[in-house]
Amino acid sequence: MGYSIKEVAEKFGLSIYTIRYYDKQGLLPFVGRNASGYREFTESDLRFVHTICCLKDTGMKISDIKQYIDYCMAGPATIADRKRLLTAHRQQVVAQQKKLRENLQEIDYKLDVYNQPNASDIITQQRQYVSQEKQANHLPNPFQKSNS
Amino acid sequence: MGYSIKEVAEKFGLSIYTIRYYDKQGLLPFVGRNASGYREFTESDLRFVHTICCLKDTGMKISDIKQYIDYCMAGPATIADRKRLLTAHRQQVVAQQKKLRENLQEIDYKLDVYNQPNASDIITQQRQYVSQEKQANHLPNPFQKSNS
DNA sequence: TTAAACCCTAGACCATGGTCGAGGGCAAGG
DNA sequence: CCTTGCCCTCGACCATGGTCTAGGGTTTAA
Repeated sequence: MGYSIKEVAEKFGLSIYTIRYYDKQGLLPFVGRNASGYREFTESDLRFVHTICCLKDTGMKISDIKQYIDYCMAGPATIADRKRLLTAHRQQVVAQQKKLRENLQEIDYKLDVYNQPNASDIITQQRQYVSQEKQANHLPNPFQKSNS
Repeated sequence: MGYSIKEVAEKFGLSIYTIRYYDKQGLLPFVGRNASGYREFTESDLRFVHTICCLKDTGMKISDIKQYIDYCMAGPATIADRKRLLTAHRQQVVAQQKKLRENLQEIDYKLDVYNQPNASDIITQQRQYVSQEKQANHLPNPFQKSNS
């Protein structure tokens, strides 16, 4: 008969603290309590929690998740609002993906350099270039820092 | 001759505060100062800042970025260390991408439902199912909350 | 009937990543 | 000279998202 907070925590890789925190923030208005005052999650509740994790993991703020949940609790009249909210968030996620792709390329580029057989030479050359640039601007050479 | 903190902030979409904060955290040991004690960024420094942003935007912790920068400052002897660090981070990024893809699918699924012509009916049915499940578990119905 | 293993709340505490204000110096134009 | 707009440091402050403790109740099995 329903899931305990501990079971839900394990299922979703959250801490019990986090679940209680989410509840305190109003993310779990749907969760009922049993006769002892313990939270009891139904299967439907798990689906809700899943959605919450999905939004959280894509970087949605707690307050925005709460907004979404509130819309859900309010019934079908809020479908347009949910659509707006999720569509906006979707765009955030897509933008995030794009940025991640770009940044991954940069990282891969760096790794390529490090994986060159003559990586050490390349790096040494770069350092020489930087040093020269610093010197040309009358700035201290940041390498081989002296403790003075 | 060189870029001021303000110019760098604008170029990278950071606040001046953030740049000073990064410096304080040891992320910018390469940045020199001019005769007045002002930070002066060279082109090479900008490339470094770019890398820092790239790592930050992919979720690397400040302390890990500092580790990477420290390796870079230490010279070619640390290439293996940098490779280890970036490779580990690369895996994080790829994992992040995977999770993002999966979560985006969930979001799209929800949006699909909301975009159905009979979305309202679907939602209403789901609510009825949830209500029934709550009732079966002797839990309060979370919908239409009364203020008592 | 007691110990172990759960559950609860309230509120303190914490880590991260900034953000800002106070107090003060530098540089350029009017 | 003096105002304006930069720059500096130091340290306080803040928002977010937890994490944990204290104090206390419940359930179950020995």
